[in-house]
Amino acid sequence: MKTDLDDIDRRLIAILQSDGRRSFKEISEETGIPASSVRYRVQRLEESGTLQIVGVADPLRIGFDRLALVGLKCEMGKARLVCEELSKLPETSYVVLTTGPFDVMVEVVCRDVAHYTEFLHDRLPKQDGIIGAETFFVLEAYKLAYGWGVGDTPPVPAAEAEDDPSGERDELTAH
Amino acid sequence: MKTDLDDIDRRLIAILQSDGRRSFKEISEETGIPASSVRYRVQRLEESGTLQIVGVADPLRIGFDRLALVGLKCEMGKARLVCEELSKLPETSYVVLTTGPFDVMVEVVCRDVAHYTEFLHDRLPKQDGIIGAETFFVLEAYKLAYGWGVGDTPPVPAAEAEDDPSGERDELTAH
DNA sequence: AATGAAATTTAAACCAT
DNA sequence: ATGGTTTAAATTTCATT
Repeated sequence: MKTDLDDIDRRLIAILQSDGRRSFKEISEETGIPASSVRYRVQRLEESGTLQIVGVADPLRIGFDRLALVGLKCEMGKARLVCEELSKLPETSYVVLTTGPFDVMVEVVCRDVAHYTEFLHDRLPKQDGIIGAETFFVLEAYKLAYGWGVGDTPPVPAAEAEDDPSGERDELTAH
Repeated sequence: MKTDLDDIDRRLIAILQSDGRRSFKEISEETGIPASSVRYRVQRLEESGTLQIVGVADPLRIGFDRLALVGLKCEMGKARLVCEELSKLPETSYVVLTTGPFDVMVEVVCRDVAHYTEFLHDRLPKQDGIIGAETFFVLEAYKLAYGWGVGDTPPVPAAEAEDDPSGERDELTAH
């Protein structure tokens, strides 16, 4: 079930990437696909895990001021275990297994530096398999894209999809 | 307009983080807030840029097999420029200014290795201010969270919010 | 700014192809 | 898997506090 999407699926995903609440009827009119088929396909995409429609909150505006990327070096053969376990923690928002100097890269979202300190010095050391950690604090976030584009369709950075009449923008949405 | 959210806003965000299409009426019943008020507040959260409701597609299932994290070292004083420019590229999905050995960390989403090679060797060298790049290919993604939790509410990892009756999961959703 | 009630639109369930 | 139809439900608009 890896990549058996057709062009219709891709169009639906592209539309929903820019506005997750657009009505199926509007999508139907936009694409020429019957509304019932739109719903059927979106439902399938969601059930298969291909697409999720979610609210994304700007961490800087909701009291989570400290983002950090952490590069981890792991004991041989333990990196996957580390990924699995760290994924379970509420502080992690991104956990990937990588090539290169680090075996695992993690994004950690914390309320403040004390929260991060606790994570780094209390929680991480309890995890079996981690040899070392290097912290990259995020000073400013320039782009956080929640969609990755579909096939030939260029990604629609959600933050930029609708214009901002107020002109107010913070570190996350424009620089 | 940084963080003037009240508890109601936080509850609304928490609910929408797990299901961006939940009806305002359901949310109303769940929270006891009138449906029209739910709508009013969600609208405000969206307009202020605090919340976005978007479809998020699993890159591994839509033909973007190559994710990479790239650490960049920049010339003194050029890191912000680099961030701004790289944010404009369709291949980048994450661009942040960091402390530590790298000045900038970027997530790049590509169709294949050739696409990434083109990015690294054709596109990046054209960008003023970059001294060096180190690539961390993402072998497996264990957690991609699209919400960051709100205040005391623990984040609701969207991928885990609804159970998966099929039991089928790939590298992105469970390990 | 927040709510309630009305009119309108949309979604869900169903069925046929 | 698609497309159409009906019924139930949700959204939007607007008036009110």
